[in-house]
Amino acid sequence: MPSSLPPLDALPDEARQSVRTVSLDPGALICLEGDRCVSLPFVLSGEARVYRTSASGRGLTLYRIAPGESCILTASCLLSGHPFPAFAEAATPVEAALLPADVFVRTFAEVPALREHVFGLLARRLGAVIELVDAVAFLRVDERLARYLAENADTNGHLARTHEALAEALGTSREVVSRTLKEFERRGWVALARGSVTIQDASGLRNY
Amino acid sequence: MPSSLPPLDALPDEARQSVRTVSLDPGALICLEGDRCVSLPFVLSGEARVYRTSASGRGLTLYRIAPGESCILTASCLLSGHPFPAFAEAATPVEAALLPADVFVRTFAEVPALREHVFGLLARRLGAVIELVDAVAFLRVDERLARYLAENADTNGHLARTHEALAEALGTSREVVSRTLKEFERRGWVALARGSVTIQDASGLRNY
DNA sequence: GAGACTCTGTGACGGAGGTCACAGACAGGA
DNA sequence: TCCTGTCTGTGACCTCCGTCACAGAGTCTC
Repeated sequence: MPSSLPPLDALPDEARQSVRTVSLDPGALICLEGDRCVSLPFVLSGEARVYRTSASGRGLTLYRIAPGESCILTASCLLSGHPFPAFAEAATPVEAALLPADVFVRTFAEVPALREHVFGLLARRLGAVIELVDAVAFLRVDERLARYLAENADTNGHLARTHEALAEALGTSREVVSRTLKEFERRGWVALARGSVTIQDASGLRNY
Repeated sequence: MPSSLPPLDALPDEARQSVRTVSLDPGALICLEGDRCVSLPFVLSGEARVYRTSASGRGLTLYRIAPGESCILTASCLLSGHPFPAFAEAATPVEAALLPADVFVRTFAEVPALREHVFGLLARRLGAVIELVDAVAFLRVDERLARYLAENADTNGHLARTHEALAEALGTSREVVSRTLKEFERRGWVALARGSVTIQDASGLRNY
């Protein structure tokens, strides 16, 4: 049980014994819309993506799950009995610890560290999703793309994503992303290459 | 202290003493964006509305707070220390019980009923806001308006709202609501009057 | 190098809906 | 009754962006 996560370490021994770890390849589906969740995943390494899809097949990322975090929608479903309202997939290779649903529900009330972990994450996600509503409702695609690049690039300004992947993140189409990025390139804000974007002028992008 | 709400009743006496009640007129602002919250409100009667606004002044309702519920964003802010990320106002005359911030933070860890109240509400709001993201991202305004009318009309199919108020709820403009309602009226789905909409053909509206 | 994919670039087109500018209907005082 | 403010209806216009249809460039494998 290589849990090594504070909320899991705080579990009583018997509960810790029930934790299993899994490895997922990029693109592997973790949860489908309508699923009954059977365990609460804690991401140990890699990153997972939770998204919705439209009737016409477009996707929109709700949030990403980083190492140390767990899927709060799953926790919410387990405690409320509702089915999972979105899709979750591995965005990179993912290692995750799985806490069985019944053990989670039983220990949730008893273990303060677990409760606080779930509660804190839930509050943060709510805030993030509210920001997302705001952006989708009030900002143009180019503004949202500029913001997305600025927030998701690494320290060198580099971001390894295809236009298709960026479109899925923003809930728009690939062509719109291609056009917009080309415009950003013309303005000298980014450099484009196959499968990646590199920010050249972060302030231009941010002040947009 | 006419609390009469389970989570408040469960508080230790000393904490219950600190609860005060307030009456608010419709339109009264409860929280502003960026506010530091000083107390956690529990709605006793009436309804409050939590919304965001765009740079151009359009509004978008995130959710409504019914009697027995409290403002979960406030709870989240109190526990995390973040400023309030939206606006809240009384949609009708509102009576609310106010639990001072310091008392809430202190008793939150100790009182299971309070914790469960907040947790359950937080989980439900997250689900509701995710549905909202989905609707804003993937549905047309007419579809969202049809859904809104069906979900918010009373048992007689009556809904007392101006077009302006409906536009604020959906995050669109008054003209668009007027045009769309007129089209619904032409199809025999609703009857329009100054300040109200009455559903005539609920199934037509729902199957849209 | 040939072929097969994947990824990107771009023009054309159309629909949804936001904005502006009014006009007229309704309601509540004074 | 008149006046004023609020609410609704509507046409014109324009922007954003989703979709379709390709073309061409990169990359990988055999």
